[in-house]
Amino acid sequence: MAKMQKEYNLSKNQQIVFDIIERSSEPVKAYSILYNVKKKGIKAPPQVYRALEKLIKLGKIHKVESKNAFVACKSSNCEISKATAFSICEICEKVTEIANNKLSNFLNSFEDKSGMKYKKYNLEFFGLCKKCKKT
Amino acid sequence: MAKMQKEYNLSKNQQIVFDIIERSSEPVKAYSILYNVKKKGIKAPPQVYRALEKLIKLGKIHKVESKNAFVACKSSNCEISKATAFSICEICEKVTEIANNKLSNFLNSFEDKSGMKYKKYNLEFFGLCKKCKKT
DNA sequence: AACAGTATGTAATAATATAACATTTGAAAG
DNA sequence: CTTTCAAATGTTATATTATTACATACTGTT
Ligand SMILES: [Zn+2]
Ligand SMILES: [Zn+2]
Ligand SMILES: [Zn+2]
Ligand SMILES: [Zn+2]
Repeated sequence: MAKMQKEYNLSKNQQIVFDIIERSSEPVKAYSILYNVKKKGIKAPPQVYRALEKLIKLGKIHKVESKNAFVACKSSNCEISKATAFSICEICEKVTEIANNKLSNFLNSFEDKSGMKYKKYNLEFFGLCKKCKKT
Repeated sequence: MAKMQKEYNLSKNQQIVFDIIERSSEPVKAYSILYNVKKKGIKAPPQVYRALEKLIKLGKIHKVESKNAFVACKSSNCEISKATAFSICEICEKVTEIANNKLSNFLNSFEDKSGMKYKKYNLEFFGLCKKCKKT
């Protein structure tokens, strides 16, 4: 019920785009989304990019900057914090959102030398996932 | 002397591209570089992108992913670690590389739940710089 | 000289993203 | 119910970022 409520305010295009991303097991690229929603009547890049922009604002998806691709948020408190962290495998390219309090607490309270604090961050970790480490 | 040595092995195009980036007070975009080196005989995107790729590998520059732009490395140990952190002002867009041992130690030793460790990361912090906070 | 590895030059094209403008929709207020 | 305003949509064109592919040249080493 809580879940349904969250999605009530998604518009038609936003919902279509979100569904694609949420169902994917890997980050989805904008033009891959576009290709996949042609049958649903979305024909042009701006329609996709506008939906993406709104979904990011709502915290329902994130952009993985190093890949120019989009993933659904799994942790559900990113909406407020705008703070994201990802684990990216350098071989199989698997991307996982990291939800780790120690990490987020550390980064949210981080102050640089000048005393500057940050309300928002994006962190991308690169390494080898379990599977790829074995081989 | 140490500094000169480091730059000995840059090729002609690599040095030209590096100079542009190093002299800039802000992140430089690939096509801005291209425009600025036309007079020096570099005419086509691949020449710039190849130089950028090599300079990144050497740790002499970094890509600021959220901006698709490039900055010269200030901290000189990134070559080994491939670990970068930036502070980005959301108003004036000023970008600064963060060199902070507490931060880098924390991230270099970070382990996620699965026990996965990472040899490489990119972190981008967003906030307001001193100047912009005042106004 | 022969070789291997790195770098360069060049043309074409792919992939990612935005600008600009007209139109429609949907909820809220009167 | 209709006026109104913000959000969302549709559409065309274009801007920006990045790579492929292939030919050539330079570098240091055997
Ligand atoms: Zn999230
Ligand atoms: Zn993997
Ligand atoms: Zn650096
Ligand atoms: Zn600023």
